[in-house]
Amino acid sequence: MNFKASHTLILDNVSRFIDLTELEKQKYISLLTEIEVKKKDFLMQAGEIVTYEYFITKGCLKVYTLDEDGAPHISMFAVEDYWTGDISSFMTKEPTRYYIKATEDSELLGVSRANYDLLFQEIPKFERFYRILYQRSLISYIRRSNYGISLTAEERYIAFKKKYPQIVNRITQKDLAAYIGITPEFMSKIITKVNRK
Amino acid sequence: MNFKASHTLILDNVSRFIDLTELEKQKYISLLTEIEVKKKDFLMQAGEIVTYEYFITKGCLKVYTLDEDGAPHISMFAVEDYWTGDISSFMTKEPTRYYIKATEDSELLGVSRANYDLLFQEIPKFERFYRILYQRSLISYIRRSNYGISLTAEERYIAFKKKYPQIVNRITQKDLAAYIGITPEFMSKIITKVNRK
DNA sequence: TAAAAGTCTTAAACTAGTTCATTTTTTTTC
DNA sequence: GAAAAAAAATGAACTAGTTTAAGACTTTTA
Repeated sequence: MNFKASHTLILDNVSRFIDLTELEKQKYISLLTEIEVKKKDFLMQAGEIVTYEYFITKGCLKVYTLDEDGAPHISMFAVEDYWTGDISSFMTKEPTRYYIKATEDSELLGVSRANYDLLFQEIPKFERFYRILYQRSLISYIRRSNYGISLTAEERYIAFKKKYPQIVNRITQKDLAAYIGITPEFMSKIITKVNRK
Repeated sequence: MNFKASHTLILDNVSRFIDLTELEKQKYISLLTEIEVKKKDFLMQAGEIVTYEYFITKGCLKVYTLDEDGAPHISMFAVEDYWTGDISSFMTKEPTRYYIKATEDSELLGVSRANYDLLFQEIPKFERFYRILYQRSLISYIRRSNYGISLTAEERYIAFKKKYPQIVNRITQKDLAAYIGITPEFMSKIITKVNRK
C-alpha cells in the first residue's frame, strides 16, 4: 500500500524500534490527526491541558517556558522527524507550563491522549515502541541535565553546533541564546569569538 | 507467599505501575541478584561496560562523572526505593563515563542485561513497567535539564532541599556542591546565607 | 517600497560564582 | 581516645556572564 510522504516519515520512525504489519500500519495511521501551524502561531500555551503528542513532518518549532521576569527558556527546537509536546501535562492532565511556537510554517501529526491509550490496547507492540523511545530520550536528557552546570556557555554553544548543525542555521541567535541559557548580547560575543578562531 | 523485606520493597515499586500474579512475582524475584556495597566502594567505574541496572534497598550512593580537570559532577544521589545505573552503557554495551560510589553501606538488587531481555519475553507486562518508569524519569529530567541554565545556584539549592529533604542531611556539603554545580566554598556561603534568613 | 519592528553588535559598569590560601571543625582510623 | 585526614568556613583577588544603552543591519508588514 502507498502512504503519503508524511505518513511514510512517521512509519519509518516507528519502524526503527518495532515491526508493523500492513494492517497495523493502516490502523496506526487512522489514529493520527494532521495539523498545520503557521510561522509565529502557537501549538500550545502555558495553562492549557495538553491532549496531543506531536510528530513533526515539516518545519521547525521552539519549545519554551517563561520565567517570573518573562524571559524565555527554550528547552528544544523540534524539526522534521522529531517528537514533541509536553509529556507531563499529556500524562497527568494538569496544565502545561510550556509554550510551543512555530519558527517556520510547519506540519505535524498528532496522537490524541484517547488514541494513545487505545494504541496500547489495539497494538500492544507500541508499549515496546514507547519504552524504547522514552529510554533513548532519557539517555539524552540525562546527559544534557549536566551540561548547564558543568560546561561554560561557549562550550555549550560548540556542543550544540556539533550536535545539531542543520538546526543552527534555521534559528535566530536570540533563540539560540535562550536555549544556551545566556543573554543575546553574550551569545553575539561568543559567536564572534568562536568564528574568529 | 512471604518475601524478604528487600524483595517486598522492589515488588511494591513494580506494583505501582503493573499488577503481577504470585507466580510472576516469584519469577521476577528469581531474576534478581543481591549486591552489597560498603561505604566508599564503587558499584561502577568509568571505562567499564555496565551489565546491571540497580534498585537500592538500603543505603545511599552518588552517581558522578569526572571532567578533564578531575572535578566530579554528581548527577544523582540514589537512596532506598530508587533505580540507578547507567542506562546508556547498559543498552549500548559501550563503556560508561560514570562512577557510582556508596556514601553509606548499601544493599541493592541487580537486574543483569540478560535477565532484562529475558524479562520482556517471559513477562511482557514489563514493557509497560519500563515504559512508564522511563516516561516518569524523562519528565523529571526534562524539568531538570533547564535548572542549570535558568536558576541561580542559590535557587537550585533551595529547590533541592525542598524536593529531597531526607537526602540533604545524609550527604556532605562538598558532594552537594558537586551536584548543584558550584565550588564547596560557594556552597558554604549559600548555606550560611539561606539559613540566616 | 517605505516605515516599523525586530535582530545583531559593541562597549562600559556591574554581579554571581571561582580560585587560592588559611584556619577551624568534624570524621575517620589505628 | 589521640593523631591524621577530610570537610567546612572565611576572606581577598579574579573571571564568566549580565545589564543597560545606543547604533547598524535585516526582516516584516501595510
